Amino acid sequence: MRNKLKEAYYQQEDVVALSKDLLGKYLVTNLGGQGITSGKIVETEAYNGITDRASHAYGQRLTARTKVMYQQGGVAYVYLIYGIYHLFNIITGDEGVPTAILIRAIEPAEGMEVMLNRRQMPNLLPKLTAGPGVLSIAMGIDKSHTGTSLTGDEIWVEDRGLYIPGQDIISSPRVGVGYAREDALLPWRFRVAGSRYTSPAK
DNA sequence: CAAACGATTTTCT
DNA sequence: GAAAATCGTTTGG
Repeated sequence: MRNKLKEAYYQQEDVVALSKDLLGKYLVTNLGGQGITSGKIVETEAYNGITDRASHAYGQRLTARTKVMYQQGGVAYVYLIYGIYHLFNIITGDEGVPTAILIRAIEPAEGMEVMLNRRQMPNLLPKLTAGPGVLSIAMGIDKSHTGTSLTGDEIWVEDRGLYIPGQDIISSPRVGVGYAREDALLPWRFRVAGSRYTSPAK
């Protein structure tokens, strides 16, 4: 029995708290008739819309690309970066509040062969789903899924009763603290301690 | 209408 | 550890 997260879950206001709560949940896709693929979320990053300089919606910016971020929580936002990789985000908050959570890494759970096939890798290695760009490939997600509801039957998140205690959650600032500005000090990147599927701890 | 850039990953040195 | 790959979106003229 699937315990799919409901719309109300995504509409909480505190995107930072939500980012931490998503750790240990399972991201599931059922796309392209290739069967179910899923993985445990082990790394997330919060994007707090209008106050976050790194966010696409900083300063209430509204463009054709970012307008989906202003929808009410519970839809997918998939963005093509560097012309190569698709980044999967979860839109949160109420309508008009452009907060989002970037899923940075998962641990493969179901549909291993399908994911290996999508990534064209012969064996399971941590890098199969370690990183926002590659996990999208493994899960079969691309930018055509922007705006897809996370309460539908294509992409969703499950609660399997796994709880990650706060002491096992590592919050870190964004990369490049040395030459980044004050905005980079925001500790809004979260990962599960000890997982081999996240970026190595520093 | 044209130019620059980016929430990354891979590959080569 | 550093640099290239690559194209849609955004910004400027």
